[in-house]
Amino acid sequence: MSTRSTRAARSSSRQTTPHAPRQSKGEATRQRLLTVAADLFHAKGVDGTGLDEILRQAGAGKSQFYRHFPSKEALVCAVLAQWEANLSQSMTAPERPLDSLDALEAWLYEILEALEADHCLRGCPIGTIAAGLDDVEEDARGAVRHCFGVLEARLREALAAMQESGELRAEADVASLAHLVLAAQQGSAMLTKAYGDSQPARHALAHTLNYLRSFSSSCHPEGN
Amino acid sequence: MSTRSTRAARSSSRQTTPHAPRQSKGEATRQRLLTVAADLFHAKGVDGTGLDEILRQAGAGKSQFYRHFPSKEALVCAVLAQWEANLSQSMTAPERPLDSLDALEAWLYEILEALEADHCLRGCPIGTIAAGLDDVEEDARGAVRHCFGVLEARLREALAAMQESGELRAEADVASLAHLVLAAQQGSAMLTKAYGDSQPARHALAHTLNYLRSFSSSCHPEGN
DNA sequence: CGTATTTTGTACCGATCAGTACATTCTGTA
DNA sequence: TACAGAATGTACTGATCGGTACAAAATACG
Repeated sequence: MSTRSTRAARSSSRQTTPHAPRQSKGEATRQRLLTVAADLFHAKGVDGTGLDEILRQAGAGKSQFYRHFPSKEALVCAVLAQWEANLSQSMTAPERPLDSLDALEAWLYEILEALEADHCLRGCPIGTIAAGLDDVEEDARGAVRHCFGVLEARLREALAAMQESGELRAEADVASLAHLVLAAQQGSAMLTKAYGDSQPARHALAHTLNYLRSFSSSCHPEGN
Repeated sequence: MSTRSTRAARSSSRQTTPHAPRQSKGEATRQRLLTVAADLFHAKGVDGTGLDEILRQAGAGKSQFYRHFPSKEALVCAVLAQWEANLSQSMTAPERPLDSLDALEAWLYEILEALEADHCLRGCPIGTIAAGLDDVEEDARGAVRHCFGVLEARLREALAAMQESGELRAEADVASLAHLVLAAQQGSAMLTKAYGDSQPARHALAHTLNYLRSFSSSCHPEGN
């Protein structure tokens, strides 16, 4: 983000909750800002998106923005928190439990289809923000780390559930497998954007799932 | 990059070779600009890096820059071309052939160690540029696609060589395996930067290599 | 009603953005 | 030495950057 701030960005607490009380109207404005910003950060990156454009699309003024967020970096953190909440929720939805390799496969391909819906012009919304981090954005960096941490924990829980149910062998190291799945997902999103084509990602994900299935209880035994 | 250009950026040919003749001194300046820009783009992203900072670190003036590059986007393309040349060369070096799974493993871990040398604060230099692309940067997008295409081709050739030598089974689909390796590498780099720690990447890469080895001729037979 | 607090509109700040203009200095060659 | 072309220094443009100041309007609540 290249940090041209005067004062606010020097503070070091990741704050999602704002500094001012609010009523329903203000809360709606805050949500509009968040939604517009999430979309623009996804499409053009944090540094490629000016506050003015966010404000224009959200139909808000500068003063409204700074009432709800102390700085642009705080907005980035809030956007990350929103993505994290959405994703985490979709991974723990009781009506669609992530408790089998088939379910994990479906979840990964759903994400890929979302990228295709954007004509393969965008990558992972979280990954895009992560890639744009520079050395001095401490708050945003923490938010990104937390975001990936939560996502990874959900994956680990899902794999552990498969172990519990007997689908995966007990010797499988679910913690490191979660890292593999996360890396495969991020790499797939990156390739999809870079190539403007989801086929490479499909290949990579197919192999990843093929590998995971080699840890099935019903499969030939072999260490991780 | 948010494209605030007046004229030059509307052209549509990816040009690495410049528009002006040059002597050795000018060529040296061009190289300095390229090297500094590559480093800054890697550290702070394209949009996070101003021309003025590149010029300052390279000890050059505006006029020197625009003598060698028609626009900032052209500089991005030239930086990508340089990364591609470096990488492609390192993958085809005759004294260190990428012709076995052990060699591929060493190559992947070398890249990871380079990230560790940056204190896990940066990602893949190419991936960082790719992630920052926005919808309108056609030239840079083409350069990124070409870059990944070359990298992928080298990986495919390496895997094919392993097939030829008998290390990999003939039924293995080297094209899709190359996609897997590329995705794993990019995802690993992303996780390393996001976590500020290379351990998750090590896990992901270890699993990927473990999977590749399951295609060894000496290994239990199984389709891809 | 009246008053306090939110919410909003607008004008502004200095800094930086990519890119241009133009004059000066250097360098290779004749 | 003279001259052409290359290399460089510097000052500038208008737009946009993130952030601030402050007053007007809307809303809640007694």
